[in-house]
Amino acid sequence: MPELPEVEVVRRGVERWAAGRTIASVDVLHPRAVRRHTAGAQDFAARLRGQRLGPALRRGKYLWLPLADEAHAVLVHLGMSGQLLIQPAATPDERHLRVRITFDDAEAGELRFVDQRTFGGLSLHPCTADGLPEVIAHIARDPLDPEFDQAAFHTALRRRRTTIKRALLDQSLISGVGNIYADEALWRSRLHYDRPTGTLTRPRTAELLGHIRDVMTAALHAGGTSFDSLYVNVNGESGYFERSLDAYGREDEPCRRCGTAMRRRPWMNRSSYFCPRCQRPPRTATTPPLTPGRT
DNA sequence: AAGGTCACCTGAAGGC
DNA sequence: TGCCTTCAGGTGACCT
Repeated sequence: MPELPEVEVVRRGVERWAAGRTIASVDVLHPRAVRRHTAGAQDFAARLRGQRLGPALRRGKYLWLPLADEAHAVLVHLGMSGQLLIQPAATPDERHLRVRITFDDAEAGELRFVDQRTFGGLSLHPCTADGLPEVIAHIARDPLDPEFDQAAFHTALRRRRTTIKRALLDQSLISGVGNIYADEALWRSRLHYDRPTGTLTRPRTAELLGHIRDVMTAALHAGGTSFDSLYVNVNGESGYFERSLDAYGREDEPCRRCGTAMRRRPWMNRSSYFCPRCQRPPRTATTPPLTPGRT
């Protein structure tokens, strides 16, 4: 569920409340929550005990807590419904509590991973020389990263034979963008989701990236987008960017630019929201006919 | 071999 | 009331 802005809100909260603290115990209540830790739940818990956490880092939708004393990090992905909460030990367990991490300064609260759908999870991994967990080395930098390579992104788009929204959701091309902010950025750019990436000019790519950065920055300042209680910050509070969405979830509502009724289309087992007037479909949605006589 | 589909989960909401 | 279907913010294994 959470995309870059929501994960960044969580990263900041975890950094404030958990960085610098030493782990006293790890309790895995659901094995699926640590399935990416291939050595298993016992190993995960045992290796974290006694470790001090460093400042939280993030790339795209992944966040990780480096261990202060060795080149490993606790990698966190929230999936569709994951939450990291800082709770007083006395707080009753949440219904979908999956992992509990306590610290030696217990009075400052414990770190809880709560996840209804169990698409998210925690795992411990070695890091590369630049501090990135090795298992996410294939993820591209995200658009808020100062080292994001805009020229390489444009080249990759031109080379790809796919459509623009698919490309935006491909974390190996650009990370951190999900269904909501893809639709928002495409609406701002007046681009249809089925536009072939090969047709984008360098200025159009630059404009699109500018809108992605703008909408994500604005969402971050609003504390993220919360449709329900499934996305909250580490203190359990919702973000309020939903009221600022221009496209996502606005089927049949007037386009904020031209007043035309917004549309929703089934797309890759989910939905795409767009304005049929501002975001015209590409002229040929289908493949152009082959030249006759060729094999 | 790049591109596209589907499975992985739980729960809420709406139709009948 | 309750059963059934559909849908949900993500990822990656597995097809072609």
